[in-house]
Amino acid sequence: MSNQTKPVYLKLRDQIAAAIIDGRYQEEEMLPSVRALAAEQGANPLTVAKAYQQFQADGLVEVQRGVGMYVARGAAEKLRKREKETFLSQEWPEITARIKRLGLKPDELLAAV
Amino acid sequence: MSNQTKPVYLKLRDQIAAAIIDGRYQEEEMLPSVRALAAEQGANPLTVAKAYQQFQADGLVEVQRGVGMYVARGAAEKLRKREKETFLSQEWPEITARIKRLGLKPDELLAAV
DNA sequence: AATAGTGCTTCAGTGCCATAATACAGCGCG
DNA sequence: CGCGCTGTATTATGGCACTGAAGCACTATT
Repeated sequence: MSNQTKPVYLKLRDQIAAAIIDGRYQEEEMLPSVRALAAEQGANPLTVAKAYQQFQADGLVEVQRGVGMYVARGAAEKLRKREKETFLSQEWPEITARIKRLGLKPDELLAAV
Repeated sequence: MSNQTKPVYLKLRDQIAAAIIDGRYQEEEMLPSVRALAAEQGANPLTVAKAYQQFQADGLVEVQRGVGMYVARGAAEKLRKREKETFLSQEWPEITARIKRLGLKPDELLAAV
C-alpha cells in the first residue's frame, strides 16, 4: 500500500533520527562524515548531505565547517518529543481509522507482533 | 513524517478504495465517470483514469465501454482482505517498532483517539 | 606552505507526475 | 442515423523531485 520506493534521503533521515534517539550517535559526538556515510550506504555524498540538512535546520545537529558535524545537546530528547507529538497528532489518527475500516481486532494486531 | 506530497492519482486511489470498503460505492452500482470525478475533484480526467485503472486490473472494477464502470461483486470484501494482509505484514510491524522507539504507552495512544 | 579531511555550492541529467489537446471506439436513446 | 454520453489512446509539454559529478570554501594537521 504505502511507499516501497521511498526517496533515499528520507530513508537516511529516518535512519539517522533513529540512531540519535537510540543513542547510537551519542550527543556531543561526531557524526559520520558525509562522504563516509555515503560510502557505507552506497549513496551519493550530496544525498547524505541533504538528509543531514534538515537536522541542522532544526538545531539538532551542529556544524563546524572544515571539521564535521556533531549531535547537539539534548537532541535525542528533543527529537523524541517532536516525533512523539507528530506521531500522536497526525499519524496515529490515520492508523486507527485504517484499523477500524479494515475491521481489525486487537488480537489480530497483537498476534502480528 | 509521512508524505504530504502524495501523487494525486494515489490519493484518488485510496479515496476510491475507502469508498468501496465503506460501501459508499455499492457493489453492482455505477461509479462516477472519469470526467465527472475529475470535475468534482478538480483533477485531470487522465489522472482519474489512472487511479481507476489499477482497480480494473485487479478485477475489483468492471468496465462496460461506452457505458461506465461498476464495482464488481465481492469487491469490498476482497479489497478489505487484501489491505488487511498488507497492513499486518508490512505497515503494522513498522508502526509497533516506532511506538516502541518513541516510548509511547498504551494510555497515551488511547487518549489520542 | 602543503596536504587531506571536512561541509557546501553550482550545473546538469533523469524520470515521474500532471496537464492539455485531440482523436478514437463503444453504447443508449430519440 | 445523429447526438451525447461513456472509457481509451496518442502525443506533447511543463514542472518538480531525486540523483549525480565537479569544484569551491573552510579547518586541522604536518
